[in-house]
Amino acid sequence: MLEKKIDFVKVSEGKYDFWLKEKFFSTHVKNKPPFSIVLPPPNITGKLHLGHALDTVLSDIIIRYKQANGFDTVWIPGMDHAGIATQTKLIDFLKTKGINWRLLGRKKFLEEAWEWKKTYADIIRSQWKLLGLSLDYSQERFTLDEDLNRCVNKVFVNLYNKNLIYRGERIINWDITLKTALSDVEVLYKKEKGNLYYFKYFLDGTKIFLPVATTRPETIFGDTAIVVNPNDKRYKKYIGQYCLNPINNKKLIIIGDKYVDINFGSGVLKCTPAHDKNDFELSIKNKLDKINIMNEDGTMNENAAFCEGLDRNLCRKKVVHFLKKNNFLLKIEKITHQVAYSERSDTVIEPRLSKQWFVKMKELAKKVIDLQNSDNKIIFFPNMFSKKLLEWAKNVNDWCISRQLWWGHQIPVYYKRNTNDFIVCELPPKDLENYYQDEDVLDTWFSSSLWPFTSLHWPKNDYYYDRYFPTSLLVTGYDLIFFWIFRMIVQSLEHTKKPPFLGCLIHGLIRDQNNRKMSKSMGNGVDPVDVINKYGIDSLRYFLSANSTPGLDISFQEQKIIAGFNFLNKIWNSARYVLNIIGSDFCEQEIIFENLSTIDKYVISMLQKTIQKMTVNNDKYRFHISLHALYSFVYDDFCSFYLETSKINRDNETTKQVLFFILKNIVFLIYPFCPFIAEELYQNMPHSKKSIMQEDYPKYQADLVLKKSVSDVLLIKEIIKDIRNIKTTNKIQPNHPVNIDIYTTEKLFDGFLECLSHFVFAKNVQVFKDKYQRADNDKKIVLQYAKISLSVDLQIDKDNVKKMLIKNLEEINKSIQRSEKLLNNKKFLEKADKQKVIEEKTKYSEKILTRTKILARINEIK
RNA sequence: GGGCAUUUAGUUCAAUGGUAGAACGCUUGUUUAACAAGCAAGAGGCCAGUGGUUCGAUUCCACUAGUGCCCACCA
Repeated sequence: MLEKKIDFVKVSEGKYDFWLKEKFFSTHVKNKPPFSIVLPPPNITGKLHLGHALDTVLSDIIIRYKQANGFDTVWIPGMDHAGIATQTKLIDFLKTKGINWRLLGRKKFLEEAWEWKKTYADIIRSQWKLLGLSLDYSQERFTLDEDLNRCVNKVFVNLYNKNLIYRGERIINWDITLKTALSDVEVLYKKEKGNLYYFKYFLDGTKIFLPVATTRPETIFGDTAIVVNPNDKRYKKYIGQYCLNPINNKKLIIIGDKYVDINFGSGVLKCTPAHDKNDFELSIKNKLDKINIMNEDGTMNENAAFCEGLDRNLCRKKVVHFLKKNNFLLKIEKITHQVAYSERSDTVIEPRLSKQWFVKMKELAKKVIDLQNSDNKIIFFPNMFSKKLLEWAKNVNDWCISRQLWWGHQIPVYYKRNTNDFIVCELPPKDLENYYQDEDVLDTWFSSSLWPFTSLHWPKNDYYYDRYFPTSLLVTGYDLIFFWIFRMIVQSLEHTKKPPFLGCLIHGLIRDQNNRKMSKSMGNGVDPVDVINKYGIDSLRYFLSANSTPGLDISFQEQKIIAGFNFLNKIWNSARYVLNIIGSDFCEQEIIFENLSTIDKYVISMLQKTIQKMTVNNDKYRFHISLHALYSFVYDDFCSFYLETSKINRDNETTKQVLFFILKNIVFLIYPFCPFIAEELYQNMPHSKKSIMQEDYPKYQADLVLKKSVSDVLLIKEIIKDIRNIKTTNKIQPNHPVNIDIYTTEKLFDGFLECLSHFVFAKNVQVFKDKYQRADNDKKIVLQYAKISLSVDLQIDKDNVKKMLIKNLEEINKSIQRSEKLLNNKKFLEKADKQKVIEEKTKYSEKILTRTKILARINEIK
């Protein structure tokens, strides 16, 4: 016997271990079509948050749904070493223990990192379990595993040999805290108020000066030229002459370049090639010197003269102070500008000239564009993200992949000692004593970008790779399109000649109830574990699937979780009732549709429509629609109506069969979304398989749908509602018995009268074949429908009856007006769908009939 | 500057080329033999604005306005 209320702790207990023990997640059947997903590997930096819960739960629903639909599914789990993120966290962690990571040394540090990985991997696995994910653990991978390292090296060598990887001295984004280069996507821009300083740069040997504007005065030591627009009337005459750098009197050539915006600032640009990307480009074009003035940690180096050793911010102050004192400062303008910050350390990025490894992206991106413009394109759900991807691919820059970190894939490049020679190879050279390996590691996204094929055993062309690659679907958030999705497609096309996945389901972010992004710094994050402890995993899963629209953000609201729990509790209790009614000796029999009563047919019809709607939308990953259909079926058709009518004759064997049939289908339909409750109910009801995981998903059966039964039953639902309404508005007890006379020439469906008496406590129901005659008492209510009239003996005040009738009349008049407008429109009759026209005409005549009856009734009442 | 999305009930969100739905909240009633985290009834929306396509537009298209996001970035 089931509990009155779901005890989700009890329900969830042991299920996951049972599924694991039965190997349901890791058994693969060759004779079924394959369906594969690789899990976006979570970072080993902490616990999983709601965002992870969202995309893993969506994936799990899909995997379970596909498996129940006859696919051989596989879902590959794994985790990401998350180079920079993990290293940052580990450094902080070591610091709390009083350990300086640099002093610890690379080897010891990496040992600590692997320990860290072990700890967090266990936490993550326990959360996967909590979420109920049907992952094939036999295939679990870690992005820094040895075999994956070999893949990374192979890819690196491939790209290098194709001349798609190069080493070069470029301006990169330098993180002074972590002392590493970053790629462009790891930089965040924040709008900030700042100063725009105007300095005087005097022309050599004159008292004429050019006003030069800068937001970063400290870079003045690195100036190697002054640039003006060659079309700028104010300054073009000075091109070719020299200015003096006010800080050190160094001669700076004045050059002309159209890059300079005449209207911005003063129209004069100081060129600092080693500390600005655009200035660097200018310096290449114009063969200018590049002076590096800063150390790796953001302090000034020997080129900064009297500022040597100062932090960049202090240097800025000192430079401004110096120039002001010596009368070189023209003015300071307050401006709002975008300042680049490191995504990881949240310190201001320093553009810095540095020798790094890069991937040439233009050529690779072209293949992505070609793919998405072909018939074999990856299908995005929703489709608009395909456009976003293309936009990105068209504007992509070279990808800086080297990081000055320890935790990651060390770059497979070996330099010959005491020379400039190096070799690029998958395995270390044999005479290693003559070589040393590049100290740097690769951007963590480099190995992530290989994930779909390396996790499926590439480059081994084995069974797994052959069968499951390309993967069927990728499920992830839109925030990862550029970091990850794009790069995966690039790498996959290059190395496997195939796309990494055939479809891509994109979801949004989970926001808090005030629609703010959830973030640690704001402290508004919600821990999925808390939600699970409070409402159970299935309530969370229901929330995540029923409230998310592909591609759009979700606002997290506890009341929605509660609503989900209530829905599941509803199913639970209906099951409790059904199981109680059918009894322990119940034996399932095949239902013969033709022999059923109208109401039985109705509920089965509605079930079929629900199955149809759910199947269509599940296939498009539109779970919110699919679950909405199930929700209204469960509440409106099953619980409120059928289950109630079934109480009329509980002992009827056919009713029991239908009740069970419906319940069973509801449990199967909800299973992919809420597997724990579904399994619990399955185990508690008559069943033939070991687990619900072995059952098939319900299939739509057109032969179980009857059109007429629907409209008949809808009528009685309407009648019930009206009578209840009258009772409520007239303050009559709901269970107050009423006498009802029915006037109709139509044949009432079987069960009609029983329904009426059950739902509205009708007594002495009499049916008259003749047309309705004036009731002998004006206080009786008469309800008018097109083919049926009801005289309901409720002894209500005459005025109230009249009021009610007038309200009805107004409603029907409105509706008639609409129909007349439509039917008087010749063009509508000509051009509209013929079925639609017939429908409209039928409705119209029914409405007219009803109106006539209501009018007559109003006239009767004096 | 370029691009994308979004605007629907008090709130959070759906759906839809043919009289707009849910949840929560609100009002009223109800302990009617599964469920009071229940049941029943009800109030509440000219679907942002203006045009266009259409027999018909909340839905498709264009423009405008508000909101949000992404990319680029000016020294």
